Amino acid sequence: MGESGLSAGKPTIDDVAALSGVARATVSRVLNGGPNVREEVRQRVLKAVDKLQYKVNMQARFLAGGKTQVLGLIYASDLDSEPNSFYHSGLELGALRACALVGFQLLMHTVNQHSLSKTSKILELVDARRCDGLILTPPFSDDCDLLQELEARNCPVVCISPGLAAQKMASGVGIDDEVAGYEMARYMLQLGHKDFGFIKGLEGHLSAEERFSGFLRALAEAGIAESDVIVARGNFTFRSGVETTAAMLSHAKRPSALICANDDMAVGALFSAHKIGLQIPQDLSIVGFDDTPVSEIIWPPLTTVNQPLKAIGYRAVEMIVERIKAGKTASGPLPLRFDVVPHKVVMRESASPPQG
Amino acid sequence: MGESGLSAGKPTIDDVAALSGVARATVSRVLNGGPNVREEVRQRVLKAVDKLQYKVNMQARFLAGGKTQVLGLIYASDLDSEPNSFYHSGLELGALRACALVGFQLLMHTVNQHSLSKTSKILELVDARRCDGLILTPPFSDDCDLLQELEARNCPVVCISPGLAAQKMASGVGIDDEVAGYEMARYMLQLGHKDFGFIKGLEGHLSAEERFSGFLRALAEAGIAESDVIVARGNFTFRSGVETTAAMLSHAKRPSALICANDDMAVGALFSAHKIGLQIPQDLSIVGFDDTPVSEIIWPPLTTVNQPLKAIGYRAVEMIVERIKAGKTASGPLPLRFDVVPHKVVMRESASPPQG
DNA sequence: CCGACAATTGGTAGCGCTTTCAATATTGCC
DNA sequence: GGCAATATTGAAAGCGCTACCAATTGTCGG
Repeated sequence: MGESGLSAGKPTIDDVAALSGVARATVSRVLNGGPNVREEVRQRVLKAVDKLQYKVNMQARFLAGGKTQVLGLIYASDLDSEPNSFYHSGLELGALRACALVGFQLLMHTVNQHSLSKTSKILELVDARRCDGLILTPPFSDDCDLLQELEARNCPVVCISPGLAAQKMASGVGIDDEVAGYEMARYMLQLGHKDFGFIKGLEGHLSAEERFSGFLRALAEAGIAESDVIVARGNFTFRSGVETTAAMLSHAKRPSALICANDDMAVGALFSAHKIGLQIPQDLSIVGFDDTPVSEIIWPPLTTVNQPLKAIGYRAVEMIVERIKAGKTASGPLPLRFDVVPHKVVMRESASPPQG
Repeated sequence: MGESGLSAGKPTIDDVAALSGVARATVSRVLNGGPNVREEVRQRVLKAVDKLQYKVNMQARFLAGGKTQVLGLIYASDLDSEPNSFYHSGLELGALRACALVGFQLLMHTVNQHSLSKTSKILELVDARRCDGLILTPPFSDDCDLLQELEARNCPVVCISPGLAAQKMASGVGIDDEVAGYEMARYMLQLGHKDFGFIKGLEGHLSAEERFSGFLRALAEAGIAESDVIVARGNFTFRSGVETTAAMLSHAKRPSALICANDDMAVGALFSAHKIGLQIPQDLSIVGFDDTPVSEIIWPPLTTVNQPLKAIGYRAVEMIVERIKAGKTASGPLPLRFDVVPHKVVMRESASPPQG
């Protein structure tokens, strides 16, 4: 009953060629916008494509072409570490948006960062030709061994918020955490604070360390030594914020400003402070980093620094596609670069001048 | 300098065949765990694979085999609707975990649910042979037109929380929202509440509607008519929660219990109530749905119902892989099914007996 | 020791598309 | 009008792997 006696199943390029009376190669040309095709022929082919409802089989196209048009986005999954779902979602959304624009697909992949086979799990993706490039999020964006292996395979990579060492091995995108820490400290200093508390995050988490050193730099400029600030270490969770803050506030010398390495801990701090009857921000200013959704929902709304996650994810895709294309034209490898996207201190109500 | 004079570039199956002195087909057999290979030969091939660091090119394997071992996870992205990042992250994490186990990859894809081409955008994924099956999240899991197209293409699909109509067209996973609403209402009733307020979500959002009807059913059983409850409609956001609540509380007859269709709005309600000096839960009990991270961080911690997102995502992958395999063995299509995973009312501190 | 039958292994035709490379058709210019 | 240069089109060689089928080898029972 069909229009023509073509083979069953999905139409292939040959079906289109047959129907439009040209060679397979010609169909391929019009499909790929190649030059040198008479307009009349192009139309004929297009009509056949339309009539047959033909769709190229990417699987085949890429086998022939040696590419996949797929980008891998790698992120860590330990325990059920929900804490970062906000972070990853943001990056992913941005990446997805950019992908849609440039015609790539996004393959998600979680890897247990403590697994011994973490590196091979990731390499497998590129060795098996499942993707053309990788976007690495922390902590993988700092894994120099991994980066080296990827480099050896000539696989385009873009790191999200890589550390200094990693920045020398691959391109990256992120905010300038040191400056963010610096600015936040400046803001608090300017409010009049002199007694600081700082809750650090997990050891080895580079962004957080950077924020801390930026913070220290601002303090140093204001003549405050590191030894004058009460620092504690949490693990980025709400609970750890609650606990470290409770301990810190029972201290003889209570700070007037408490800076937390991320919002979840800041919210925990808020919770702890409320519990012992402190008024925020009158009795204690508390600020965080990240601008998670909670931070503006909590009472009082949290002063924090916003990191444009979607923009970062978006930019990462742009950068990697650029590298992939460059690799194709073989016009020499693109120089490494690190794009810093602007962060923003968002002032809400959890910080005010001391004893305000 | 290499071990043997093999071709440059990535080793192919032929290189392995050559090195181990067997035919390509035999290598393929050992690679795929095929039967009928002498142990001695198998070892020889394996050794060659190892020596060459050979990795199968999935691209090629799947072209030949007609599959991709890739699952597409579709979700909506309107505006910058962050609200659901928690929801999607949970599903994704669960799906990813299951994928790792069954050897599939997860391709993420966002589609603007209001776009005219939304259906074709999704179909393109399967038409272009980029994935073997699709996991649809709301609202796509309710799009019967889409489901029909997919059905026509014989593409395995699993819907997350589909509505009744969709359940008749494809398999699905989710909690029983109606029962969840019913249970929550029962709980509040049992606490002694008689005056209810309900903030609904966006029109047409099935899960939310179901929750509402379950709620109504419990009330009816207790002799309370729908007309006795003050209902308002929000759009699932924090902001809409604060606004609708503000309006509702200025009402002459103020409810003693306020049920919100999701946590974000409940948190907004909490915010609004606090603002006008109400004590929660003494003056007003407020509950939500979803058990988002915020709900246990807020003060007072929110009573809500937990939906095991990761388990749902995980199950969705299991189901779809099952269908894909069934399709392969062509032992007749698998019967449709809807798996309900258990939800849980989590009682925290935002609800108590009235005037408690 | 021989034919029947099962266990192995090799040969090879695709999967559906891109990409030279050669063949043919046009066009421009003296 | 004739020849080189240019625009079009077709033929065929893969991309790397799977799967079907034929060929080869080995194993038994009589």
